[in-house]
Amino acid sequence: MNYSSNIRTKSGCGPLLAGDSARLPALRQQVFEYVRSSGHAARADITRELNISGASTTSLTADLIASGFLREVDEPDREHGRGRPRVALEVVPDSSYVIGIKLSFKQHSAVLCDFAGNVLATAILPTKNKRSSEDVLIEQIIALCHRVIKAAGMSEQDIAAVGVGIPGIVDQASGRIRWCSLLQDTNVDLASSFATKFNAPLFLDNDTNMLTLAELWFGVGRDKTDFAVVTIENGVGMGLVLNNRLYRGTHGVGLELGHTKVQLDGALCRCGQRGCLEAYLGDYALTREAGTALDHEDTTQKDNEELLDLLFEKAKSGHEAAETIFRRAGRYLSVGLSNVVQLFDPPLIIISGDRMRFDYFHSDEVLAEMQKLTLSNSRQPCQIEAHTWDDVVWARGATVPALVALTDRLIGGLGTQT
Amino acid sequence: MNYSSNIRTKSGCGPLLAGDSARLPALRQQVFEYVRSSGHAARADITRELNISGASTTSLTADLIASGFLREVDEPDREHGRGRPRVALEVVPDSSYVIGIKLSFKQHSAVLCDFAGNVLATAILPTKNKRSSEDVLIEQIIALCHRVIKAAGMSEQDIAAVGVGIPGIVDQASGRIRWCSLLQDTNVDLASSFATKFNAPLFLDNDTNMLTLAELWFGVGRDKTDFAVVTIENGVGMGLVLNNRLYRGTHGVGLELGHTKVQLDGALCRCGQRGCLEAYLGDYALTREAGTALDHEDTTQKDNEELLDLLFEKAKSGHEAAETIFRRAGRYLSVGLSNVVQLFDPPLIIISGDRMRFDYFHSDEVLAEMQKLTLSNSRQPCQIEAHTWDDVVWARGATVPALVALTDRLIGGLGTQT
DNA sequence: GCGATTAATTTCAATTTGCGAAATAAAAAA
DNA sequence: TTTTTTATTTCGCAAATTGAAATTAATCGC
Repeated sequence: MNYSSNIRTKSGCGPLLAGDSARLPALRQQVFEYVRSSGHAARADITRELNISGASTTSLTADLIASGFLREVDEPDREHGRGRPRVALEVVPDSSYVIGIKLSFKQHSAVLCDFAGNVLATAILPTKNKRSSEDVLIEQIIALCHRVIKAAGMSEQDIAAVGVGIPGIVDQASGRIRWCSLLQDTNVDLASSFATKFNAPLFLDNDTNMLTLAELWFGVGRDKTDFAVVTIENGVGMGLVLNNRLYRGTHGVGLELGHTKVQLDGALCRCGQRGCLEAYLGDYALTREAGTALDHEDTTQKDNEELLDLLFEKAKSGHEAAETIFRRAGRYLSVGLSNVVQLFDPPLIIISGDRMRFDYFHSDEVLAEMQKLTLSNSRQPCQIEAHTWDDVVWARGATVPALVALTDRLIGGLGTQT
Repeated sequence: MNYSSNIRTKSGCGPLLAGDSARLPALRQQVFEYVRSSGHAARADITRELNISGASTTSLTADLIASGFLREVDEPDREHGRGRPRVALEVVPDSSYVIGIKLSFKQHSAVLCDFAGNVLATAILPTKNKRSSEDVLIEQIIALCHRVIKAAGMSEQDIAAVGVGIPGIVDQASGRIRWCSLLQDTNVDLASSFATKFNAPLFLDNDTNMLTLAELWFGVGRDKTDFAVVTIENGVGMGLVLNNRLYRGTHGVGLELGHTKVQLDGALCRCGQRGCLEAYLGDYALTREAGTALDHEDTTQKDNEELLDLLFEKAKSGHEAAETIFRRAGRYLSVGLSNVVQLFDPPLIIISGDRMRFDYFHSDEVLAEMQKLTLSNSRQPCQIEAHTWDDVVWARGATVPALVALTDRLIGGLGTQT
């Protein structure tokens, strides 16, 4: 290999680095992915949507059928018009299976999906509320895998890949966990450790990214090429899809909406800065005022979570001070969301995460305030949706990287989206 | 055309809309673009960088040479090692010419470039400091075109395309100017009007986008696939490059960094909202405090621009109140930049725009403060550059859409990047 | 019920694209 | 001068796609 510097007397113009998308997936794979995303699709649909010739469609689908990835659907097509009826194709669901897992403090959740993305079984593993060692976490993951495999009536050999979403930072280049709130250690190579104990590759990512993928693959994000997901759990996170792909930023540290500043020299955040959005929205932001608001109650006995629930209950039943706390948080959420709109101009923002159970976070007032804050020169309002999905949905999102990798390996060969 | 709805009994999974990049430019075009971006490149370089076979390189370059788009460089290659010397290729600069224009209040600027991106001539047209009608603006543009054509010793027929950057909002779908600070009217179809009076197509975009393209094609952005440009002129704007492509947002309203909120219920912005970044950084934000700071001077006689310069001069010579104004603005700029970093995690932010002449906006303190504000969990520092480029650079950026469209038309056929 | 019409799919013969391998070219090194 | 090295070209070949025509399977009008 000779990397003798290119001839560069003149310097030229235009971008020097190739973008990704440097190579598109083969047509064969595009056909497969189109059928999977459609559920059912006739060859005529493929021809039209992929802009290829009917001849190509015939040979590509024949190939995929022969390989066992697609099949014709028997059920005669409902009322058709004139002409030869189209025959629908669908993914053969049983050609592969994957597991998706969401790890969190209270419990780990898992789903088992077939190659068509159908959920076949789910499982939950309650956990102790504390940081653990890498070994313990691996054991938990494997126990959960076996549990969900058993629930589906299958065996370990049937699983082709596993995806895991963690509350932490994953370096996608190395696959290592740079930091995770569940782990005592940092810089953990969970995938390698897992590989020695389970017969399938492990794909890791931040849990907010997994939820974002869940929206892209299974949720309202399916018919947007760009959208943002804002999660409010312990902290405030964000996932971003641009051009159908998860955007991870340069350093893969995640899109830290929670640490954007909404107030110069504002409230103290656990990150040490002042004025972070999270310092107004996070659990600790709410509970640290709870003591003041609920001084009659015995607030000291409860843990954060219980305190939060108590605070909410009080607020709902008319306790003014308690309500103020939530309302203020909601107001700052409006500001945070409006900043996302001003900077990204997405067609849709999905607000999600456990704390959505506090309806102050998606009240009409919050949404109205947010729209007001972006109501400048001729800007269209941004669609907002609040989802109160449970952990299983996050886990389902974790199947996406597994499905994508599997598809690339089985059908394609070259890299592809997400 | 029959758009009878696809068969969709099951709904499937995965994204439903094709991302762009739906089709890659033909190899022939990729070769051309690689040579143009390299300035000089030998066939061996093309083979290696584009990952194609030598045989393909030979036939593709032969084709491009025969078509008159590339040529071999005569100058014998400097010292070579062993083996047959590589022969460099370059773009034939004279196969096409384009003009790029930046419109603004004080003056319009133009550059004339060849197909290799070299600037052949520039021209300036001073203008009256007020809004004008569409007709007047068209006349100014055409006058400027003729001026720069004359400066290059060419004629109108030589020009293949014109790009124009305006301070305003362009709807890329329709090509109409939704709003522009130079125009009395809204919803103006400048491109069509231009077409009746000049023999070349007109490409319009927001001026900040044009500057961003200038950085991507001619500046430090060339060797990044992702970066942000923040402009401080009358207002505060942002341009964003993701994956070598200009990101425009959904509604094409622009990335309104200037109207992100940095202070709940903060200073009043000319947009009517409170707490916008621009309300601390914009001209009017500075000048409205100038009256208080400089009450001895006759501040009433001056226009905004002069007042700003006076304020800056005072600040530099030690006037404390004046300095405070700039320092506070700088501090808010830090907040704005840190929010961009937290949300996008770009590898580079370029700060630019006329007001960069006030060095308080790119002082070490501003940069240090910004880094401090993003110094959370293991985040790498983001590279910041301050550019004090003049209008000609913006105009040069305006040639990019023209060059891209031209390249697609002449060399490719299918759509391509930016 | 029967041909006409319509639409989906397949067949088949190009055409195009890109590649591997061998050949050729042009220089430096021995 | 011969060998070595690297760049480029030549020459089929293999794969990917396509257009056009043929085939299939339905509905429609009568």
